Amino acid sequence: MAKRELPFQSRQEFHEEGHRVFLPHLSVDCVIFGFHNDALKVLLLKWKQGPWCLPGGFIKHRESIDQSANRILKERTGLDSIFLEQFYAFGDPAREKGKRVKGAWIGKRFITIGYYALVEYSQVFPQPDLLSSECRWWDVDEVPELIYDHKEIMNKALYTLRLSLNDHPVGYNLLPEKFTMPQLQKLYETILGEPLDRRNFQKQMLSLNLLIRLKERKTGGAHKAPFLYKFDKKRYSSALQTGLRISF
Amino acid sequence: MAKRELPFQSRQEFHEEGHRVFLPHLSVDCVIFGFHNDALKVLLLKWKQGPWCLPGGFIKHRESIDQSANRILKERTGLDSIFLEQFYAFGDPAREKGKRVKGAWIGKRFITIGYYALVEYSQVFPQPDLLSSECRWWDVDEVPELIYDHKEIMNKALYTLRLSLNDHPVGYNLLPEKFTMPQLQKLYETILGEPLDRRNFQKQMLSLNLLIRLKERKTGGAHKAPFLYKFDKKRYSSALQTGLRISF
DNA sequence: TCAAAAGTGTTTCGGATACACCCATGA
DNA sequence: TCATGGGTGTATCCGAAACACTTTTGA
Repeated sequence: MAKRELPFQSRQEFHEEGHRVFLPHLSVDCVIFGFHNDALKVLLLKWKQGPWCLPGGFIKHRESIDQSANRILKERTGLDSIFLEQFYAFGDPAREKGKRVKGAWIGKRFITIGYYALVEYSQVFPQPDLLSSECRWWDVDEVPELIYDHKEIMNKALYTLRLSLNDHPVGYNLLPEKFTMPQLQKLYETILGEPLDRRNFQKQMLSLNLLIRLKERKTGGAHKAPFLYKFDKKRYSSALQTGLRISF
Repeated sequence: MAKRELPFQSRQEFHEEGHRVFLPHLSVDCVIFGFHNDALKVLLLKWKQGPWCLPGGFIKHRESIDQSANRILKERTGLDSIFLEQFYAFGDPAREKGKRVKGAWIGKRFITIGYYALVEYSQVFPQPDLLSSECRWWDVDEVPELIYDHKEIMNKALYTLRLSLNDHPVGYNLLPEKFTMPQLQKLYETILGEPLDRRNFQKQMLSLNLLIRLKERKTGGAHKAPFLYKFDKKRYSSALQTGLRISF
C-alpha cells in the first residue's frame, strides 16, 4: 500500500509550506462508501488527538481535481480507478468553525470539493496518514460526530447517491465480482433506506440486462443456495454513461 | 442597475492586485438561462476585442460561493434572489487553454465553480462590465464559439437542468408571472429538446397542483384565447424542496 | 368560412405492485 | 421435519401514452 508522499519533514512544515505544493484555499474531501454485512459503510479518519473526519487532501498545482480525488482515494484505500464522482463544492466561509490549525497556508479559509466513491469493502486496507491515528469503516447509521461540516458533506453525498439510483446502476464497485441477487437487493435497500419486494426487485434487475447468471451457486450458507451473478461489464459501463430509468 | 464595483482603477491593477480582494485560483461562472420567443436563451458576455464567454467573477475573501454567484448574477442582470444552483466544479489545469492574461494573480490557473440560473427574460437588462464590450442573450442552439471550456460548462448546465426536470418544477423563474399552458409547454419542450403531447402535458401539469388558473385569458393573439395561469408560490416552493416525480 | 390554436375526455397499454407456491438446505 | 431463505409466475391496478372532437378567433 502506498504511503502518503508528503514532501515535508514535519507537520509544522507541512502546515506552513504546503503552498509550495498545493493550491491555496482549496481542498478535496472524499466520501468513500463500502458495503459489508448488509450495511452501507463509510470510511473515516481520526485526527491525532482530534475528531473524526472525511479523508481529504489538497490539489497539487498541476493536477486536475479528479486526479487529486483519485490520489487521495488511493492513499487511503490502496485502490485505483474505481467509481469516483464529484458532487458538490462547499464554500461557506464559516464552514471550518472551530478551526485551530495555524499557518500561512493551512490556517486560511478552505473551499472543499466533495467527491463520493464506491469501493469494494474487502479490497480495502484502510491507511491512516501522517496526521491521523486511525482509519476505519463506520456504518452510515452510526457515524460519530464529525469535524466542521463533514457530516453535512456526507449527507449530501448520500443524498446524491440515492438520487443517482434512478438513473444509474450501482453495484459494480460496491460488491465483489460474484454476488447473489439477495446481496444486490440488500445493497439497494440500504442505500434507499427502505425494504423492497424480493420478486419485483429481481425482475427489474434482470430486465436491465446488466447481469450474467453464473453456473455456480453460493454454497456454504444455510438454506437454499442462491445463484451467483456478475455484471456484464460492457453493458454496465454503457448504462452508466447513457443512463437508464429505474423506479423504486 | 448596479455597476460592477471594481475597487481598482485600471485593468492592469485589477489583474495584478485582485488577490487583495478575491481568493486566488478560484472563479465562479454562471450559465444564465432565459426564455423568450419560444426559445431557451443564455446570457453571454463579450470581452473587449476577444471571444464570447460566460458571465463570471471571483470569490471575495469573506464571501460564500453562493453569495459570489448571486453577486455576479446581480451585476449582469440586475436581478436578485432568483433561482441559482451550483452544478459542478471544473478543474482541469489545462482548461484555460490559450490564456493570455498575465499577472501575479489573474495569470494563474483557475478552478471555476459553475452555477446555473433561471431568470425571467423580460426583467433582465444585460450589463457589460468594465472588461467587456457587450452582454446579450443567445439562443442556446446558436451560441458562438466560447472561450476556454465555457461551451462544456454550458452543456453540463443544460444537461443538469434537463435531469432536474424529472424531480423539480420549472417555470417560476423563467416565465412571466402570468403565462399560458402552451407557453409552459414550449418551455419544457425547448429544455428537453423534444415535442410533447399537448393534452397529456396539461393533465400532468394540472395534476401537480402547482398552477392556479386565472379568470382572464390571454387576448390579442390570433385564434382561441388561452387561459392564463400563475404558480401557487407556496406549493411551488415546497415542491422545489421536497422534490416530485414527473416523467417525460 | 376556414385555418390554426386551444380546451376537454376516453381508450389503451405497459410497467409496477401485490401476492402464493414450490424448492433446497442445515439445524 | 421444519424453519428459513431462495427461485419463479400470475393477477391487478394505476399512470402514461395515444388519440378525436368541439370551440374560439382573426384573417
